[in-house]
Amino acid sequence: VGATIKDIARAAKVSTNTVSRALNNKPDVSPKTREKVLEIARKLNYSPNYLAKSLISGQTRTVGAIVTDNTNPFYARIIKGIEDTARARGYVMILCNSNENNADELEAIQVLQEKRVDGILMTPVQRDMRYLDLLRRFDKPIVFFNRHPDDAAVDYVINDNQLGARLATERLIAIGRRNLVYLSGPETISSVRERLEGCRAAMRTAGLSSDSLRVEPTDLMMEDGHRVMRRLIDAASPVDGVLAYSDLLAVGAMRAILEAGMRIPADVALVGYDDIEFAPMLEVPLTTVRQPRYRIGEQAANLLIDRLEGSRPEEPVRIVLKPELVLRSSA
Amino acid sequence: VGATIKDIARAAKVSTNTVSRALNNKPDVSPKTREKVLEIARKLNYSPNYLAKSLISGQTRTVGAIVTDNTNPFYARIIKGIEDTARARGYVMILCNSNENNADELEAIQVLQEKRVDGILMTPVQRDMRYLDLLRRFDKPIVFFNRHPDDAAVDYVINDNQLGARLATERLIAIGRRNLVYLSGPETISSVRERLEGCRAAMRTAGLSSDSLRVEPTDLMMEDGHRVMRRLIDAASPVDGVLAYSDLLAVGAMRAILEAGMRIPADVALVGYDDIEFAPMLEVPLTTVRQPRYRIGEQAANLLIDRLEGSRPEEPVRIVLKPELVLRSSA
DNA sequence: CTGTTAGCGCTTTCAC
DNA sequence: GTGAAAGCGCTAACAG
Repeated sequence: VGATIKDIARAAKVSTNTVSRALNNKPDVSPKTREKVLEIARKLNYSPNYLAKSLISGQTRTVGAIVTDNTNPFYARIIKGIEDTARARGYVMILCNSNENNADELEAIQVLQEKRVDGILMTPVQRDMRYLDLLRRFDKPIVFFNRHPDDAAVDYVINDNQLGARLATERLIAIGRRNLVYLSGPETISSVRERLEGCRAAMRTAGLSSDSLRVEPTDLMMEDGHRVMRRLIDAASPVDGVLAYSDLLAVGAMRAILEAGMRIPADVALVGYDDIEFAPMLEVPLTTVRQPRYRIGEQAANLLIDRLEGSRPEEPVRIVLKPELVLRSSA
Repeated sequence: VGATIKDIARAAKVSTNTVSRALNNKPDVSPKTREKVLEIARKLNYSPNYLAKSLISGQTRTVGAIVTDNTNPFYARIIKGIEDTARARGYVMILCNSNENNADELEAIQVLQEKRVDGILMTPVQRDMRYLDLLRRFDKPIVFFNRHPDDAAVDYVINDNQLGARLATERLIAIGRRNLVYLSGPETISSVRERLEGCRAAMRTAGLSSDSLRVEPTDLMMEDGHRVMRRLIDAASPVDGVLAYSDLLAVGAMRAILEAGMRIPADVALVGYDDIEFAPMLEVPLTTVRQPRYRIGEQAANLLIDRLEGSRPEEPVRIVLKPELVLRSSA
């Protein structure tokens, strides 16, 4: 266990240098010596010490991924996309959760930096914007996904949130709903804002006044959706259509609606966003906007690694994937 | 960006060695110099190069986690448990999926080994047993979770599969079901076998012959559950109670049953295993055996790190957590 | 208290 | 083709 090139060199009666070159398929090694070295390496069960290599090359072939919650099926699928493609390209992924919380996010960035990852893939929390400072000090490539700082010139891959929200809203309008609620997240989050815009755009082109839309900011857990929806019902607010920022929020809302004895979609229609695996299996199969989740992870990872390997132009790359409305029972 | 102790040494007019000791809070440094070094380090935005440290210490403060599928809510929660506790203890987690597939698993072990992780946490695929060879060659601590090699003297944390399956089966029997099906996974998997035993035990104590139990081995994806259940229905097999190896399988089975126009639990009662987040939200809220998923991850990580830090006895540690039957509508 | 020397495992000049 | 020497950033002896 733990043979080094030194051991091989000794056994083969050559210099460590020659061993190194033989092992790395460099030229300037005679076939015979190469053969011998390889042979001995195998016999000694040699495995190169990548720490040493990394110390020299400055590359770890490791990427960091920061998501808000790996437990959210939406992120789980993206993570899978990242992991698959990273590994296929010879990289490994360190996974961190930010828990929708600035402090944890900052710490994660710090830790990844210390671990000398070659680059970072992340969905920023965006409750406050301090992460931008930390990131500025991080001199390696970063690719954002889902959410992105809107001023900076950065790489990111998102889905077309405006389009997605527009499709969803149009559906609600098409089935005759006029008292709409957008179950929104914190408006510091780019995707939250973008979806709101899409929603408003749809209302405008339908000739509906902005009074017909009620924006209910909340947090992003299932419970938050439940709580807010319940409050709306308790207050007897006139609501016949709900657009939730995410499927998770939608599931929470669905529970609240059903618990109150109302019917979906008869009394209130509900559309989610993301199309998580369980959307079709819910008590009321959920109409929702499908994001290509795996592909988001895949493309983000490919973009980052392309950058690392220099096969991308200088300018920031922005990939915007097309979402798609999936009709089921809830709207 | 990228200041080294050499830079600090130069600026502070001391040796690198002194800098090192000042930075690491070693004794034998005068308060004044320590002060000065720290000051300069801060000014230079110094961040230690852990690659270099690791090269010397042989420790990376990195653990590897191998799961079959991070997308499965069951594993997602375990991963979260691992990540939280690892990070709290100053470790970082590299995540790999084995995709229920021997080759990917072997590759993952290999890669983690090359990356010099300090230890590995894993759910073995257990389709074939080659992983044991690779693991034998891995001279660092390993903690298994969920599934475990049953011969070897290894650390693991699981839930009491026999007990869980017994509780589930007893429930089915208690509500009068006599034609039971165990929607099983490959029997090379330890937990699959253990649950089968629990199931059989329950039948024995109820005085039911083994003819009353039909074991349907399948694979572990939702689709597999769907397919097998459908086949049973199409063949008009007399089935009035189903115990699924996992909630995922149960969801697939539920779809098949409902699609066939049968009622749950009236026509066939269904109980799952795991209690994933969505179990209560399904079309028919799922009765299932709850595993303490987060705690499995947490305990596994703690056990591994304890080992790494030498605070565990030599003998293998086996942690068996208690499952619990959660009654909902499906059985 | 502080500096010098050596070395972790590997690669990279640069002679020979 | 091959080897000797130097160095990646850091720590661990040991002298002084």
